[in-house]
Amino acid sequence: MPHRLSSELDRHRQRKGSDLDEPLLADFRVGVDNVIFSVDTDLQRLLVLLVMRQEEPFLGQWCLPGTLVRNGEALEAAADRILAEKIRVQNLYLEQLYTFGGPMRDPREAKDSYGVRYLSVSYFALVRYSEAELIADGVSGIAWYPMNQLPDLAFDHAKIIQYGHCRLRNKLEYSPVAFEVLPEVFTLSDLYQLYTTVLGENFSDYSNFRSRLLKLKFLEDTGIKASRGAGRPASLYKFDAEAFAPLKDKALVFI
Amino acid sequence: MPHRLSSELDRHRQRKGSDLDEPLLADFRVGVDNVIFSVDTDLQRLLVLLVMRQEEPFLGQWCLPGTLVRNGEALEAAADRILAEKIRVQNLYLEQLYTFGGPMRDPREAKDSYGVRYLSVSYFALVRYSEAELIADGVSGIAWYPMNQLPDLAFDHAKIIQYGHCRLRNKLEYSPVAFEVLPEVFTLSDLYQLYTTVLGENFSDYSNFRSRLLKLKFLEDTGIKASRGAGRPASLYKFDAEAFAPLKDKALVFI
DNA sequence: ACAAAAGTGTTTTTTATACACCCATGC
DNA sequence: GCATGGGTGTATAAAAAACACTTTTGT
Repeated sequence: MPHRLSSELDRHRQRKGSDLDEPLLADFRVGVDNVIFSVDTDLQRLLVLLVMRQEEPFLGQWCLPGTLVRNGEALEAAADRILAEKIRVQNLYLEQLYTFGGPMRDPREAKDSYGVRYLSVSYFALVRYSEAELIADGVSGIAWYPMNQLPDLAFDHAKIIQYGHCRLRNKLEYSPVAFEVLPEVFTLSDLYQLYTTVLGENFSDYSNFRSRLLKLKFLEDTGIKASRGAGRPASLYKFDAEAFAPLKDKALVFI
Repeated sequence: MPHRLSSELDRHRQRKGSDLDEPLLADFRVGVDNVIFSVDTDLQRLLVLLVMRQEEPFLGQWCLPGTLVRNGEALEAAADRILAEKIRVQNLYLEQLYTFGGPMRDPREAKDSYGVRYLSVSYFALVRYSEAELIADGVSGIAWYPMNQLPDLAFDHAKIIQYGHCRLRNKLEYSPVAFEVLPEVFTLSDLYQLYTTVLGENFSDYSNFRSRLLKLKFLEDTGIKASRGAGRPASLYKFDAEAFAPLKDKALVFI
């Protein structure tokens, strides 16, 4: 936030490019990068959405879908915009992740060195895999990558993804994000598989997971049964947001 | 992060100030604002450091200590710099909080409207009250304000403080930040008082708090006793960082 | 009939909560 | 000696973890 005299700001503008020893204020381009996660429960894979860079620097390398922020556009609006450009979804969860803004994180800073800095406000998103439709514009590459098979990434995007992965794991444990990714109705095994896919096999036993969740009373049994191949058909449940509301601020554990 | 063609960037620069319907990239001033907390255990008060604004806008109003980011300066370095300008401390805890970047959060955006946006990357800090020495430069006001008696604040700084307060409460519960604020050696009541001051009276019973903490085995009893007025003298403990290290990633609860 | 998946229950261990009580010091 | 704050222990309740077992389907 600004606390400098506006006269100093003016001096800064005049002197731009000069090499005085007095430190100058940096000029920023602010970008937004989305770490968009999805879970393929069938293949038990945690996926991240990547796009292929169409220009320099890092032309031809994979990176996170991002954009520069426009005039009059809120940060989250920019995150929404780039997301909507790449993917069609009905439901999504989106929140700010972290701001990466060290100098030299973008090679353009060095090259044309107008003193322009590139700052990235990263966002974390979770979308429903089954209903997520990728928008391929014919030219640019776009694909889901499994978290354990990420390619080389442009900029510091590998770091951003790691950060997002941490957040996802934590979110799962103490907040109901899972229900943003699951279909309207789902079986408890669906839910369990989602958790194991993200947190790993050994986070909890199925039957304990099950009883813990049901004791919280915000999963409503629709009574409808879903038969998937062999085995006993499972009850379809739905998340009851109203029943969850009073628990919102409590430190509850889903694991 | 930048994904636009550099040619578009050039067009943007030429057209700056024109009113075409095509959306233009925003030019950003990036500031850093610190929410610096401290705990006065004697008076049982949670404090925030505020400074008086010396210029327009909001001249004469209290706000968070902040600064604009300089050329070649990392965000956290800017946060460190402004902190060091206002306060002398040996120990501190500093981490990024959130980035506030909606349009019109700074009145200067509207007034001189070069399309310049003011973005604030906020940082969260915790300092030891007893050893924190405020730097008064004679002109500018600077003061600790109790969280429950905050004055009117410039910009959206009240919101930023609320956000920081949430973070502080959460941090206390699952991470050892408390030991950053306490002196090298401290009594368990000191620690307990710190927790009650931040979290409120009814978070836990003293004796349970005590045994829970001691069971974690990272508080070392120095054997030295501290007598403070009446009552039995208390043992002085010190935080053992090595003993804590293996617990670092575990989801442990301090409350 | 039997394998596969869903769902229930039981036992053991650990942790949380609410207290009651003893200890060491200053006045 | 007694108020004051420090420190220990115990009894009860609740939660986590491990695992055995029953139920309902497809083949």
